[in-house]
Amino acid sequence: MSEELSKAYEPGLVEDKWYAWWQERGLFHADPASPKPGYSIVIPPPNVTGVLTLGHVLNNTIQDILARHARQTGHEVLWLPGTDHAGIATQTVVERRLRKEEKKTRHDLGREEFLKRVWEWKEKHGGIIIKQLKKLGCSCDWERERFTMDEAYALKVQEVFVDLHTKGLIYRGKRMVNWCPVSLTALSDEEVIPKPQKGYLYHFKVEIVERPGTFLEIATTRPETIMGDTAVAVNPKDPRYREFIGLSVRRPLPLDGQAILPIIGDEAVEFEFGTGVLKVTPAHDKADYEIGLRHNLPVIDIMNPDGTLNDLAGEDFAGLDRFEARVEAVDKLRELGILVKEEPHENHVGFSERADVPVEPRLSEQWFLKYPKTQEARAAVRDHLIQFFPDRWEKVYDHWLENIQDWCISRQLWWGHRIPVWYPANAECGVGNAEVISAAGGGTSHSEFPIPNSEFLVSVESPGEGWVQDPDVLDTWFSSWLWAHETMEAAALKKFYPTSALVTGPDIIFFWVARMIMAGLEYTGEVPFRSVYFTGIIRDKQGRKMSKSLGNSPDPLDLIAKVGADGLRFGLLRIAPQGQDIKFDEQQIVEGRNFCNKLWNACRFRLMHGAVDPAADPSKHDLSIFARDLLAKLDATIQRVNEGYEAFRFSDIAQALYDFVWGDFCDRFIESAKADFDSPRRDGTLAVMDFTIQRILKLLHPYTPFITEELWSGLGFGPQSLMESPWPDAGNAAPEPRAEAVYGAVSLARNLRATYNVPANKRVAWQFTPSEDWVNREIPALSLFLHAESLIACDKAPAGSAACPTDIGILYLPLEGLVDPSAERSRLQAEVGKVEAEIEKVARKLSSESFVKNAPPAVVAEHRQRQQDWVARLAELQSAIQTLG
RNA sequence: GCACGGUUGGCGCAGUGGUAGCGCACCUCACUGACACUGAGGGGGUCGUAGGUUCGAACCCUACACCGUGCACCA
Repeated sequence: MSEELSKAYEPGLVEDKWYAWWQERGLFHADPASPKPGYSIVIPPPNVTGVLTLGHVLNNTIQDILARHARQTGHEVLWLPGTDHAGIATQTVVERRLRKEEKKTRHDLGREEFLKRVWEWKEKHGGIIIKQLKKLGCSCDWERERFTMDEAYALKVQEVFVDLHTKGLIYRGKRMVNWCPVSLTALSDEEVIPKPQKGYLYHFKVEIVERPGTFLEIATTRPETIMGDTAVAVNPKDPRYREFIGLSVRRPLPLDGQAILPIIGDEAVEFEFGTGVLKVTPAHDKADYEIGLRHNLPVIDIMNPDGTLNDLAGEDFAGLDRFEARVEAVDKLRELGILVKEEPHENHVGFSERADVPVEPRLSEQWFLKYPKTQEARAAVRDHLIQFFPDRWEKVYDHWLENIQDWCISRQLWWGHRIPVWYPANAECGVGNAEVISAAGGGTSHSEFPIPNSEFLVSVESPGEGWVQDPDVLDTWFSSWLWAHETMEAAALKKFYPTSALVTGPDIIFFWVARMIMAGLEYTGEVPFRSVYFTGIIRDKQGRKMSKSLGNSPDPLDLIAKVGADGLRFGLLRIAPQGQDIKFDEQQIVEGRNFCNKLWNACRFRLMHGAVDPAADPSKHDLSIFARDLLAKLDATIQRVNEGYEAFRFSDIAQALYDFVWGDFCDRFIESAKADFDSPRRDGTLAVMDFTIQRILKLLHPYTPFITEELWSGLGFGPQSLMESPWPDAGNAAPEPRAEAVYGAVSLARNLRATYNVPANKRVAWQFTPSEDWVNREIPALSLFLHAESLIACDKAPAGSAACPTDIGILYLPLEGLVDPSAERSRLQAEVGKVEAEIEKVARKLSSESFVKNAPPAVVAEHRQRQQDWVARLAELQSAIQTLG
């Protein structure tokens, strides 16, 4: 950098340079052999083919801040980066492309060829988000970048499957699962998002076979499943219906296959809902399936995996989509004359998180996990072995674990960790569950070959000839729940595990955080992290979530191009209070840039007054009141910042630094310093400036690493990187109330100027009656602050001037010819009004007997003081009015 | 339905019992020896509603309203 800094900070010119330099010097690398205490973070692995969002920016900036702060406070830091394979998302993207470009499905290619294509896609696009994180300045240890499909990691995933199976925690079972008819795979409960849907409650009647002329009225939201009904249920305690239990009704649909259904009694039926009569469809409803089990009902599966109806639904319905079939079914009921009414009705329907379509409850053969260490995991958080920030998430976490259900871990996908289970190649592929009547004729599983219900072997290695592997893969989260420990080799584990902090969004508290805790406890015997910081969600100005379809999510790289990575980081962090959602507005990012520019120019100003002394020591100088005040504020700021890190209050830290740099350092200290350059104070003032700038750069570095490194080097604090510089200690410099008094007086005087509309560029010959001796020494600074033509001491009020009483004396603004006394009088009178109101307020309190009696003495004394001050102020104002004549 | 969070000037927020604050926006003035990505000044709020506790409430308690989130098999 040249002697002269450019007039404005230009981030584009310096960011890449410093990032490369940090990497060359190996500053991001974590050494397990280091004697320093360890500090570690594992990145929440983004989707390998994803692109950076503002959410990632927030999340990763916080991690970078923690990592850089930890390095400066003397830790050996590991920030371990990587990506995950995002099974469904990635496979869907590649399939869509295949369909578009080659008009083929994955089945056309076959498994092996298809997976080759996915890997190609990953190689081509997989690096994007990593490059973006680098642009943002993330100080990850890139030598340790991991991917959930890395060979070693994948092996671990399979070994864990085998292990949990051996322990009896993983089992295969035919159960009702959440089926996504678009992705054609089972999902876990967590991947189902209930959404309120406006629909209808359809009422239709069925005749009781044994009592012609007597009808039962049934209410349903899903008439398209009537063809799968195998019973009608009422509550045995319901006096309206209990007499019918044991009789039967005729199922109206399909027309070509009307069946006689039993009327059964089951306590699960609510009296109040609908008509109190429930149609029971065991194949297509979780609750109905349970009823079916209790009453040994047949299960008729009328749907294909893609959500269309099959032959069992009858010829009128076969081939129709489930929602078309609903319309058709209602028409049929109407034609039969048994549709009673359609009642508008809102209910919650589970949607597939990925495909955003209603999931279909579906009976299918899947692999399930009984979670390990659930009670230990609850205890770890309850007893604060793991600390949540904000702590309110503890309750959410605990509630989930308390009601935890087994986890469906198999997915009917190709992209992912294949289930390490083997079947004899010649095994008979039975239906598996004899009472299921299924049109497909095969198993109710899904993939290109039905899962045999024969013996199987669980093993990572193939048992050899004659065995075929289970076609399905594991849920992506079944691999990422090992992320905290399986990404590290033994030496790293020893040094860096358990990790120090996890930074993530509350939306994956169940998906990932809770499961990682269980996996950590199961496989390392320890919690995987000490602290979990949950960020807020970034929303747009109207409070909506950022989403691609809404087009309301700005590209972080565009923002970086506009304001620099530092501007983006600082701007975003300043408005991100702990765990609260953030309403994003680009203006706030611009403020981040402005702040960087302010800092830049303050340093530029310093350089204009000669070389910086990196070893500057303020204690060797006789300092001005302003310099002493600044040092006290610096100590207080360091204190505030340290407290912020303790409590993970990142916006507080940003705000503290913003206030100090802009307000205390630039607006006040630098302005006062301008009076010192031609005085004996010069050396002391420069020393304080150098001392303070050095600390500002250190304190700001975690938030704005690029500009601070550039200035650190440019001002001559190097040659070592700022990253390696130790964190500053907070001293306990005493505050300097005299500086505060001067600033207060300046503010009052400027106010007075403005009141008289004295233009900002007009220099004024002020007069002044200082109240104390020391004030005389500060006349040059005061004069500068006031932009005065002159500032001359006087004993009494000069004629024709406006008086401005302050804590350091009375300032007089000459008004000759400028203003008529009546304007000044009315101004003062207005001021008197305000002061009298304050006096009245205090007096009212003090005259209250109960206040004086009950309030703590210190509070009462403080009120008395306040009253005195206001009364004195009133006297000054009144005397000013008199002087005016 | 249950739980959690939010409700403070136009906007975004801080403020957990003792004189309502900050940033932006707005209005006025100014290119004074770093910075117009700037400086100076100003106006603007009965702290969601209704009760209660207290000498004193934005803050504590109780309801309610609205917004957001999570959980919940009422078809």
